Amino acid sequence: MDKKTQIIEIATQLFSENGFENTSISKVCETSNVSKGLVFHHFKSKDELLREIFSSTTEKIIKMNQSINTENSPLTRLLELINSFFTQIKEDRLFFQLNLNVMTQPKTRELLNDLIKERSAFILNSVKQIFKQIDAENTEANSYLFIAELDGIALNYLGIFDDYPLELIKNQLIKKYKKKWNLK
Amino acid sequence: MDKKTQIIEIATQLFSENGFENTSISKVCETSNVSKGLVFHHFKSKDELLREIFSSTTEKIIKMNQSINTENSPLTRLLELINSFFTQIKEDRLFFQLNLNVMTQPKTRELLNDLIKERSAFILNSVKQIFKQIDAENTEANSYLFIAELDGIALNYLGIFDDYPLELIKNQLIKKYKKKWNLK
DNA sequence: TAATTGACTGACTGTGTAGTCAATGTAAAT
DNA sequence: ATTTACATTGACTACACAGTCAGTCAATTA
Repeated sequence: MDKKTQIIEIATQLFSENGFENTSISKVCETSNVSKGLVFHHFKSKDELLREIFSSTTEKIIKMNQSINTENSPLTRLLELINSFFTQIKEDRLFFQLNLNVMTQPKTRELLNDLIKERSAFILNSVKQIFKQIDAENTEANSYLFIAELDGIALNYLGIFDDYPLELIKNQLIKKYKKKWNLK
Repeated sequence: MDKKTQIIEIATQLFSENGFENTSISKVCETSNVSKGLVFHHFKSKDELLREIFSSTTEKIIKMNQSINTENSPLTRLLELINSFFTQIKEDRLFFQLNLNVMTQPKTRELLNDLIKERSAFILNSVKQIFKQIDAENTEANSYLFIAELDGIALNYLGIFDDYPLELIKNQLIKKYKKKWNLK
């Protein structure tokens, strides 16, 4: 594997596990068997390395979203979205951890401001499109509430409760939305 | 004001504004006109100072919760809870910021693990009690979902969207729960 | 073959950090 | 008046950190 990629992968892992502020570049070098000089040859600062990592996680999210077939009914798409969210959160825990971490840390939040804005606008828009097709009423507020629900679940699962009944909650959430819109 | 209290107040403010990891004790001293030695006289480490601060914010949350009159109907209490949450989040932004910050930062999350567990158990229990009285069905899952909703709103408001339509969302949330349980 | 480029190294620098400690100030108790 | 107990200071230590830089090495180009 080429060393630049290696730096990115190890840094992603360490930033996720220990937090950005608590991971020194020296630690990244040590873990990935690379000299300090090389890191600063490829990335002009530690901050810049984080930006590259965060940038590529945004692409990952966008791709995840685009994999949802637009020919299905909006309710099906919503359920697919919920499903893929729960699958992701379980399988790629660290990925979500890093995202929560940098978005709630004032310094990194500031550093990544433009990227976060871009990403959140994209997500909001995707959800709005689905909601608009299901139920034109209160599209805006319902979209925000839906996003808050998922984000809150991620936050509670990863950071707050340590025996979070994820399956139970997933089923209840699905039930809720099915009930809400199947009746109409 | 006595200097110990002063240290706590300034530290709370700076930790909230800039994050725990990004606030040095020197900065706290400088801002509160106190010597470094005094901070370590009153608190045996920077971590211990954070624990005291976090501990007292938990008490604040518990008091906030206890102020809700248990003689009212469960639906009224739920609406009161929602209302006080939205009032708090607007008026005491920094308080929520700090909480999000330390709970999503692996190092501080670890440090405060016992306190976080205690606090989250308390909150879950309070919500469960209300939900049990309104609707015995799926009490557990619905309580978790409700908490996720509020936490997600806080996260989105404070960390993700920077023009979050808080009022709109509050109204929609209230409408949703009223509709759900007034019909029965 | 000689020159150029870019990946790569690791010792080094300067700064900021948490935490210590011996000394001093202060006010109440004996 | 003397002791006791604690609040307070700021210079100090030891260390970890991000970032630099002079120089090595290997591959490509002229």
